[in-house]
Amino acid sequence: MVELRGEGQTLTSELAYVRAMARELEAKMDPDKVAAMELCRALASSVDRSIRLAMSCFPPDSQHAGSPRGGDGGGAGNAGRDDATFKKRKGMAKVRRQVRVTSVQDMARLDDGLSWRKYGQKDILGAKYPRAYFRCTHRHTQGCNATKQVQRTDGDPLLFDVVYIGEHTCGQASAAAAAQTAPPLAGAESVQQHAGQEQQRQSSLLAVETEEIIHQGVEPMAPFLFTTTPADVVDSYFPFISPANSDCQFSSDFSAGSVGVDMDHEAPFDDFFFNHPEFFQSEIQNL
DNA sequence: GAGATTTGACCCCC
DNA sequence: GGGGGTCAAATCTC
Repeated sequence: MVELRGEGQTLTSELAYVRAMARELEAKMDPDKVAAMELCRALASSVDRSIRLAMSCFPPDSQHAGSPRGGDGGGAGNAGRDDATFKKRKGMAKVRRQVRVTSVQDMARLDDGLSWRKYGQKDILGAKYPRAYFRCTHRHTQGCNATKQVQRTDGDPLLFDVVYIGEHTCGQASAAAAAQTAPPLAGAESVQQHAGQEQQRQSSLLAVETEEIIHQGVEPMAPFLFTTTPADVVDSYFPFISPANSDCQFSSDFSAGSVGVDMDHEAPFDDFFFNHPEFFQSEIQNL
């Protein structure tokens, strides 16, 4: 049963991704090609229905079927360690987001306005990219046990898995709730609307296009869709990786038409993202 | 000097 | 025994 539930969540995640891509494709489509646009819309709504079906078949009643600690937990016999640490893994609410990052300000969305402290990074078997582990900065001062894991997906270098485990019990709790229920966008319409406001977005660095499905206690995914960022903006945010002085190159040839990261220079990009969460924190605060 | 990050090591579960 | 999650000392940054 656990396996089925896990498959359901994977299926839901995949479908959500497909839906996001369909909407993005629609947004990029030539408006004159009515038939193609209709097809994209039909595809998106069909996937929508599929997601609902998947979720009804695999109700999200389990906290975290995908948890590697899905067994009977641990803790007993964990001499010299915090027993609670292992026991808590078992029943913690787990929320997964998948975040597509295609521009600098997009990466700000990877953060959630909360204070996280990185406490570890591991290479995951079979994964191209390491997984970074963060916990609430107030873990010790306020006993907040919220943690999150961030890992770049194998298939799409611009897509990040962000898994939240546990809830904030610190003063950030309300902020966390707000962040995790960030206003979802409707999809293609909103994509197009935002596309038309490109200039305004470039000046404000605020606008992002998001679509999000958040379920407490399950692992839905929520692709964030973004658009391009001008080179000068990239420069201002990443002077050390932008083409101007650099060893990291941004390009605009990503399939979604967004700013991508040259695969040859992903390491600095990764390093920055994983090693400077505080950067995104400040970006969020500036919004 | 305080706080954050890095990274090797440890521990539990499968 | 291996993989994943966490700890904690060393190191870094401001």
